[in-house]
Amino acid sequence: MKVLLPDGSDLSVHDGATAADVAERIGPRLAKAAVAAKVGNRVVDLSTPLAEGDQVAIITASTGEGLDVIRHSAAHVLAEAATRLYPGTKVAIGPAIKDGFYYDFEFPEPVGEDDLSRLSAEVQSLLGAALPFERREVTREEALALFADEPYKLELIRDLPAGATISVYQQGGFVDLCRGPHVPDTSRIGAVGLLSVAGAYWRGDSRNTMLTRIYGTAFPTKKELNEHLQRLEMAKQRDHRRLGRELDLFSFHDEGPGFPFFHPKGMRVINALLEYWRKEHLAAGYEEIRTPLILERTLWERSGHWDNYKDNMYFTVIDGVDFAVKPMNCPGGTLVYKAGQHSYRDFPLRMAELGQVHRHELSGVLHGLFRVRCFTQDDAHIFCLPEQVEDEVLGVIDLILRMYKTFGFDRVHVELSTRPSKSIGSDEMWATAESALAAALARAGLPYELNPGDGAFYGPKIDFHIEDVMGRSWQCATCQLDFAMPERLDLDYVGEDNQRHRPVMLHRVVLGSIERFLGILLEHYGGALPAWLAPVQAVVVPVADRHATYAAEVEAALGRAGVRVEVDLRSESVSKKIRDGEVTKVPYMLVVGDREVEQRSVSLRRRGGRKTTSYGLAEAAAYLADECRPPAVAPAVGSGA
RNA sequence: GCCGGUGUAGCUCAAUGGUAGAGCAGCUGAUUUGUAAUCAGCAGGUUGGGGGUUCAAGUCCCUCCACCGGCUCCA
Repeated sequence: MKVLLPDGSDLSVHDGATAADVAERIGPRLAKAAVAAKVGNRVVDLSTPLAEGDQVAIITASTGEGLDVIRHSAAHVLAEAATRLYPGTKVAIGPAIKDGFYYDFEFPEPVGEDDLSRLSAEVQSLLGAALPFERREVTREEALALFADEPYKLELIRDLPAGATISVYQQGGFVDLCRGPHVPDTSRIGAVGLLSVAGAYWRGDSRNTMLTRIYGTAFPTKKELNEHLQRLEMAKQRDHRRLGRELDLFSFHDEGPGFPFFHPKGMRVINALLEYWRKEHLAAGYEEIRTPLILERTLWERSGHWDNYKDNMYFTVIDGVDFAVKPMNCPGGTLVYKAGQHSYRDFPLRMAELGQVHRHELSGVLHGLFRVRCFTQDDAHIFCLPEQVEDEVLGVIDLILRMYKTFGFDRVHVELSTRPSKSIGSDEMWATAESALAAALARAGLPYELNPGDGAFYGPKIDFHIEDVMGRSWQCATCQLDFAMPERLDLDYVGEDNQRHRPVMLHRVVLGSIERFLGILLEHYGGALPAWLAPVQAVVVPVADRHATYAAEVEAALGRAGVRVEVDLRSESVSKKIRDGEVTKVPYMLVVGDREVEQRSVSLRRRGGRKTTSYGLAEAAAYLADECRPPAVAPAVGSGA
């Protein structure tokens, strides 16, 4: 019979040949590297018998699909090791995930990090044993009998749709309910490393049993595994919590869990960031407002937050009246809107607010600046006519992409979420709103993923995810249409027809949370912020005490030019001062000694650089002022504010 | 919130149930240095808080707090 290969050619093989036979026919090297095969669109075991005309592709461990297969197989081996070492262990699920795999267990005794080395040794010995993975298809009754002692597996089997093929895989003495595919035998998994132990609810539901999850990863070779472990170590070095302490940017204290404290240097970064933010927003036609942190409870009842969000809110009583600390800025923003009358001629009205919000997050989810209980949203509310929505959304998209580009976030993943089953507003409203968002995305030429039914109950939204240098994805910007708030808080404007109408409200953030965005930037740049954001942009290093006067002159000249500059007057060696400057990621260092004093120059060194350049003092000030200049903003829009 | 782990000097870490230490940072002094750590001295602690066991607790037990890794990528 003949099968088709990915390059379009066909290959004659004997009847009943398997995918493994095909790999063997193509070449012994491929046969050795093969871990699974793809027949048509299905990823299957190498032992799968083929049929005439099948499209066959061999999957090796070095591809994404191949990695998934070896990791999934590694998860089974981990489960076997766990059940051998801890008799009575119940197994739950063990999928391959991005960068590795996990397996969830219910152990008869507590298992912690200390047990990883024992488990790892057991896994190694199972890998060495080259145990074959054998697939078997069973009936539902057989499956139920086979896993009679495994309550989690029984639950999974019961949830399988009627008529589904139920397959089990066995390697060594371990049988697991599994769709597959798997590698031919355990020796083909390559190198396995166990990473951590964590708690995880069965099926992710906090009402269910807490299981013990063991995370691990697998790679085709030991070398690749080690490289991955090294990357993890590098990521740890880039941890923003560590950088925040080392660079003296912010701190956390027992007295305020989840509430970050920003130090002078941290505020320099934030202020530089906000200065840029304000210029972009001014150019894009926004006005800035500020609303109070604490507002009466009745407002939150009217806005709907009381019903939908009160578990996450903080409350207080003033003069016997109930107040709430704002978890969102919109109700306050609408009060500003209502402070005056509005004509359709005023629209679009773009009101931005760097609003500090407080949200009571569960103690266990707090994580540095990434998940806090108090943060600053770079919020804005745009009030406009229905027919202006598309243009406004397009403007927001432009602003978002433009600002992301400034930080090197060129890869942006966009999602459009549409009407959920539980929602308010008329069908026409939703249809108009969704098509306006889609049309804006089309006009922006942005590819996007559709999330049907994932919108907010009051309107559809567009979410923007950015990818940092380490390939991690962060949701920052969001742009949502809101029909609820204008209605609930009774907003209106006078139209061309001299009648009162409801404005459309657009709610958006670009950076999301300033605190979280700072954390992302720190990890993205590994602490080496671009000069315009650096808390200290230049350090003047006098070679000896006799150069201190000239150093002060250099400092003054740079300071006048707008550079954040310091002088290192300590009685330390030049090498030491340079080292400290490097460790604290200062972009520029200027060494001044006898030569420079005489020539009225500086010896300029860039962060991380080996070379130095000599500049005249005035020249250096002009050069550094230019290097430290905030990014250029878009030309101002004509209309709007 | 829940599971597992960790809390010792500002930071990174030592210390069989038996006198709490080191390096870095800090301070003082010496040194005056030419591009990633000059030397010496000094100071620094109710071992996260509270309770208990013990002749004796950083160490063992209980409890509270904080932090770290996680908590549907579904056989």
